[in-house]
Amino acid sequence: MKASNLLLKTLRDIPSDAENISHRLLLRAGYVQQVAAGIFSLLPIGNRSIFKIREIIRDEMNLSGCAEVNMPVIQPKELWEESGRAETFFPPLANFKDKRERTLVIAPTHEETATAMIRSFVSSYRDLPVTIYQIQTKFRDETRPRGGLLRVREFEMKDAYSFDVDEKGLDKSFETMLKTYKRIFSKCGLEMVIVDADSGGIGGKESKEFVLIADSGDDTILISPDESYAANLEKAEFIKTDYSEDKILDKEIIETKNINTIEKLSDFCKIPKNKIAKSVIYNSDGEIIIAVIRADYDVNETKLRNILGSKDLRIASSEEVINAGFIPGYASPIDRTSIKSVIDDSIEIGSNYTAGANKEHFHFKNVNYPRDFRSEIVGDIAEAKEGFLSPNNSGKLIAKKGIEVGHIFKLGYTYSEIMGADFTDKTGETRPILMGCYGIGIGRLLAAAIEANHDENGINLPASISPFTVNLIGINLEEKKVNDKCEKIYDLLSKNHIDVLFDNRDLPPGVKFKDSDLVGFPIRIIISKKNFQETNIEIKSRNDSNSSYISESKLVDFINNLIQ
RNA sequence: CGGGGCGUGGCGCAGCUCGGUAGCGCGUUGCACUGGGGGUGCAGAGGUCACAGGUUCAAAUCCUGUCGCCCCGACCA
Repeated sequence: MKASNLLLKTLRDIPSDAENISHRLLLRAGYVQQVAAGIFSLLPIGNRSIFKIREIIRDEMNLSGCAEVNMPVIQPKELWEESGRAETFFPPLANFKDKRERTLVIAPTHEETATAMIRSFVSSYRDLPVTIYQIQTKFRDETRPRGGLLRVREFEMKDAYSFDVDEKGLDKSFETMLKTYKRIFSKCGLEMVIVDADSGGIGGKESKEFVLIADSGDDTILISPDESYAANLEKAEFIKTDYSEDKILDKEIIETKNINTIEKLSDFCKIPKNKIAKSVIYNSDGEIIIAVIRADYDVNETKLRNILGSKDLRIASSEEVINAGFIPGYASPIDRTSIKSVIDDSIEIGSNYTAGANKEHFHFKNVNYPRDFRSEIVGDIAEAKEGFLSPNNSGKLIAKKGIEVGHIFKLGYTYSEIMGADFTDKTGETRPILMGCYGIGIGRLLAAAIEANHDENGINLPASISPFTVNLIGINLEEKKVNDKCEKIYDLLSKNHIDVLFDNRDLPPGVKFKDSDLVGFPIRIIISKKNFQETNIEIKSRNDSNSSYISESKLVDFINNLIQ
């Protein structure tokens, strides 16, 4: 390919409010153009990178025995009504009406479509297992797109769906995808951390995220010092410190005038926070519930949501708190048996707590569980933080920011049951199919790769996903001899299937060098009057400040050697 | 959805307080020079100042509203 045909145009200046490094570089290097908030065009250069990423993914998915399909972006709303997600999906499904007034949705993901496909074509255990995948555009009307390609509204995703007869089969499919993803990311030159994740609104149980550690990421993960444990914030567990005392004291009421926060209470009573039982009141699908946790910890709302099985969980408004009979600042589950409560298990490994007396200006001292209050639900609802003990006992957790590029889930029966995707097993019985789903954000992968691979001169992608492998720079192409030699090398490399860009633009050498580093070509070949007498070809890699000189006959091998 | 900011030639910005000739850098066009890290000179082209309404003799500038975009937060299969 020749640069003159490529719309290759880099920018010196980009808007000062584009903060994110990958966003800035994607714009500057001419990879993308923004069309609207969270909606981008890929320019020729960027499109080539994306193409290479797709091909790596395809190769690896196919190698793992997955079948590529293509499901529609535009779908009837009825499909989503079947699964119940027409109303519950967040952000709400983008939709429009066709000329017959039928509502069509723009798909944000394809669990329903995939399930419906399999439902029609799988009837026997003999048809299973099967994993289908596609690389397809999705649309999610994010409330706030951000960070260039990191969080967009229209995006391309590789999504795969596995279908199995039993748990063992699902485990195997999941494991296959785990390995496939490792190979994909490694081929893209990315070092990913695999973390335990919450499976969230999509349903299902086990789930893992592939996260690239980067400060610009919006995912928080917690890692043990030996890196054997890693989980994202929603999921992360930790070993809770035991503060229980042998001697259980009698409960007594104390006056705490205007002491209505944990901080004030801790100061006023001169007790550490781990001696306070904190009560947080939530609205869970319309029901007021009270969550009780030791005050040295905070409630993890994802864990609370999961333990309650609630769809919509939020902190109760002060009005709701009062209507439920609580006094803000003095609430507790004591003597409030009509209100559902959830107790964090930290409460069990402590004793003689101070807690609200449900009476203004009063608290109870020496409150103990289960003597003074009870709950049917006791479990882990605490949020892990940096410095807390890793659950595998290998020291203190470390918090890091990261970009979630891939996510794999065991869905279980969530979609197959509700949508009637069944098969007949060996004994002739009808059973629902076990599903898994597996996603990789394509554009986000590119952005993440740039976050991880850049320097002060620009993008420095690995050859596997760089727009071109070789940038052939001719200096002063008006010199016929220089131009002829460029054409000759260009032919040589092209014929040998080396992905070469011939920068044939009539520009000063400085501009071409700057562009070469900015766009991030891994290898540069320079032809000029200066090195013309030299029989060997001048070649320089992006990461090396010095050039090498290689004979034409060895050039192809040399390059292939460099990029593998 | 809450908070903050911005909208002025293709791109990046100044001008707005204090109303009166629309400016700078980059890019771009032509010519010449130059040719190993965003080169030099000369000469050009290019803007209903986001949109709508209002105030005024006069609005990029003041007022009201709308739209768009960015950043922080909430949210994020």
